[in-house]
Amino acid sequence: MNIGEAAHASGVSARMIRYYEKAGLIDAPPRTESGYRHYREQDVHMLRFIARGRALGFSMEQLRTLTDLWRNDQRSSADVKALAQSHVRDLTQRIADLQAMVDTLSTLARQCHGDERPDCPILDALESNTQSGQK
Amino acid sequence: MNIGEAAHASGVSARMIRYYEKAGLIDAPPRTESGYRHYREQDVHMLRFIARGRALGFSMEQLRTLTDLWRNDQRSSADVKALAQSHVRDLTQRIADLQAMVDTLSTLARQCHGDERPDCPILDALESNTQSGQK
DNA sequence: CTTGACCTTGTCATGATGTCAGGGTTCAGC
DNA sequence: GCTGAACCCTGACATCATGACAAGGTCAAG
Repeated sequence: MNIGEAAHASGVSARMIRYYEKAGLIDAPPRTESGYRHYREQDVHMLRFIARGRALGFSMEQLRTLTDLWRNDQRSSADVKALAQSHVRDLTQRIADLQAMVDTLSTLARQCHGDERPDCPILDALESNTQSGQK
Repeated sequence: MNIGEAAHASGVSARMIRYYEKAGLIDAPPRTESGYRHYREQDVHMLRFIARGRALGFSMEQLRTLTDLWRNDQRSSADVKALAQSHVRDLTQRIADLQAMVDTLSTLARQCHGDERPDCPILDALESNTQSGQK
């Protein structure tokens, strides 16, 4: 199977398959005489694994660890669980940061009359307010 | 006031002040004979405005619009409000995406016994599950 | 044998920021 | 007046994951 077919079958673009290979996330596949990469079903399986991990917001660094665990029959599920829980904590923090922005902005927008007049509490807050700087 | 002092007074790094200048977010300040940038209080004010906007998650593109509105005495507050509300919608969508990841991962982690055994529903889901792919 | 679809590598771009390098400037203390 | 420290200048490279593009080789169907 060439890279285009593997891309189609896995949902990972050919561009990203090559990138994952260079990044050491997947093994370099054998090549034909003319240099074409050759993939097996098993490789497509791995690519789908990676795609699902990315869809769950894992970084490539985390995916590197996850794929290692996946391949390792001696892994302990505790390691996988710890990684997932750590990721959940990261995501939760990011959500809290974003939510704080939403709260601040929503409050300000509610106070803005939103007509043709120029005065606006949103701009006023950006101009002088010193709170509300989370992140 | 040199760039270092302006950076300190505004909380924006000298590096980013130059970047904002090149990006057209702020005007290029006058220079001394030897090429040093010279800033006034008013410029620091603008930099703080930008810093607060960034802390609220506005992109530089959005900041460009916001600073234009800020400087424009003929603005209508409706324009500012619309931008803020649009940004709130973006943030809310990102929160929903992240929350969906958290939900999926939390559920999987809860099902994982997390001990020294290798079998793990988290890896199983990444391997074969076809749902849970938001983003 | 031609054509079109595919493959190869490489580069540029994104967005916002840090860091480093190599070189000029300014000022304070001696 | 000289020296060193602290500042300033520009430019380049790195981040993270991805898309887009370019120039050239390969393959298969007609």
